[in-house]
Amino acid sequence: MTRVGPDLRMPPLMDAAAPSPASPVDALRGAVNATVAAVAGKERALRSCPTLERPRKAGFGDFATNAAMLLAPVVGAPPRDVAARLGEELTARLGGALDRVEVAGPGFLNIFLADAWHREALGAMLAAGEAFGGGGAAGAQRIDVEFVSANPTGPLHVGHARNAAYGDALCRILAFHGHAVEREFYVNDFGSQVRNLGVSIQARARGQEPPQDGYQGAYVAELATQIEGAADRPVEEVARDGVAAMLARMQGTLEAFRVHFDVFFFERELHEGGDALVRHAYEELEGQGRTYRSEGALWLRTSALGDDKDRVLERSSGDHTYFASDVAYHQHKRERGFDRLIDVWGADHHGYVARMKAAFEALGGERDRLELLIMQFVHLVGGASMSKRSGEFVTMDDLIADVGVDAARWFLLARSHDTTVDFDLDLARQETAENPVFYVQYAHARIASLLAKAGSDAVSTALDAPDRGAALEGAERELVKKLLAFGEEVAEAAERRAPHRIATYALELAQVFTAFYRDCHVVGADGEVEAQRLALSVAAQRIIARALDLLGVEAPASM
RNA sequence: GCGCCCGUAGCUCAGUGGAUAGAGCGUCGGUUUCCGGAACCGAAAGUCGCAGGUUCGAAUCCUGCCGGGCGCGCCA
Repeated sequence: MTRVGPDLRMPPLMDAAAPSPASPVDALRGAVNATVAAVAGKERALRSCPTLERPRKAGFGDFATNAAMLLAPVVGAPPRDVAARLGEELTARLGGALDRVEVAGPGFLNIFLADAWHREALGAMLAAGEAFGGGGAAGAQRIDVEFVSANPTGPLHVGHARNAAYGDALCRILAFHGHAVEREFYVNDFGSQVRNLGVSIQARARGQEPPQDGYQGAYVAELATQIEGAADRPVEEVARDGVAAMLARMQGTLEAFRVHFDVFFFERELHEGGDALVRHAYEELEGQGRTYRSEGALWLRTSALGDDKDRVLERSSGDHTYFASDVAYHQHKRERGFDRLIDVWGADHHGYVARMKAAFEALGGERDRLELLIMQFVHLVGGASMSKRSGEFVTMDDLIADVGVDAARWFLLARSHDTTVDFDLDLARQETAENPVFYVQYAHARIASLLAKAGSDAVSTALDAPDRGAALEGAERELVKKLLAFGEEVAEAAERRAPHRIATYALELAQVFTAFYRDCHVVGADGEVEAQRLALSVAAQRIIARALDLLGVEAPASM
């Protein structure tokens, strides 16, 4: 195992000793829960678990709760009557923060908050500073995220790019949420494919064609010229140098893509010292009574743990299967003391999920502590000008050169990992508002420009006292609410392993900011109003920047 | 045959129990003495694959079908 960079756990972004104050939304939720408890009794309140929603339609209030509909059968009263009682109680609790409540539809209680609440919320967001929206994890965990793990026998292609973007963004989000994350790359530098690479390089070095089942790509010929004595040295050495060269090349590509791994784990290490780590895993499995011998091979009884059939670990020839390496590798990860292991795999590996989960359990692991996330495929469309040699994948380097890192990451991250991506290269190349990533970045740059125009004195004065008591326009209230939602979006994205939610949120936030920018003139507005709007702009800029950072996309001050 | 993923507007996709289902692209029509027009506004556009079920309430949960993608080695 090779550590790259400082041998340290990534520190949580937030100071765990200084819990961030409850967000304004949490406070509101607390008030609603207390209201429910007052009306229906504590026990019933706990069981009902009412929602605090953000209604789609402005007419349905800033927030809404379904508490009355949940309580109605318990209390034995019509939902709308219950809602009315809840409304009275909530009105008393919220005081000046509340504008009004309305009972609507089948029994929703719609909550309309006063300007004062929005202004206080803005102040709370600014006070939280860079930490706003983060640190929400219920319990900080040590999480290992293994991703990319491409075979070092060929260049990275667009599928790896998606895996890299996803794994890295997930790590950024988990870390911001409050976990300690380790980024890990598993290097398959052992076995027949590596030897095959050596054979292929050697053939090229000797001016011959690689064998039919060898590696045919142009990169093999390049390696043949780079590796000294490739024609004559033992094929194992050539293979080893070939792997090292490929790995270096991959790392260069990944770093350019803003993906940095903390750990590279080499499969070869599992087999050092007479397969010590593999044997160690076998002992664990035997100790748990999970293995048996049949037809001269060593089998793992995965079928007892949800797999279709049992799997071979050690072939009758005495060789270990690839699966055996995976099992030993995961045992090693277990012993490194993580609370949770996440593997990000390509869709072509989904057939291995059941056996890996079974093996993990057979090793004595808790089934839920290993997560196997499957990335669906990437389909490039509109790439007419994207040169590619026939018969070869479009490489990750090609993609980056074509559309740039920001657009590539955005387009690969904007979709849920379990749906295929149709990557629109023509759209990704555009530098206009039709391109979502450009649109979000443009909003950020526009704020930077606006703040520069106002001047740093005016901005810092505004931040000293963001709540000026000035009345708010509708667009300002909408912007405050959208900004407030950031913490919940981060939590959802982290807990559901769904970075695409951050992309969706960032685009929506940019749209809401743009509406504010259109409706509310900032610079030169009447004194107190200008200060309040500057403060709001700063909050918007910070959160757009943070959202983009979680995706690994830059937030330029000008463009 | 079995397993996993997907099926929502013309296209690409958000939306894992709430109200009249949303966004981007595309199409059509508008906007410039104004903080970034590299922009902005508006309109048309849907049988949420189909059929049952659970629920006060279903795109969402359950069952069965249909369609598409992928996978089912003592390969790695």
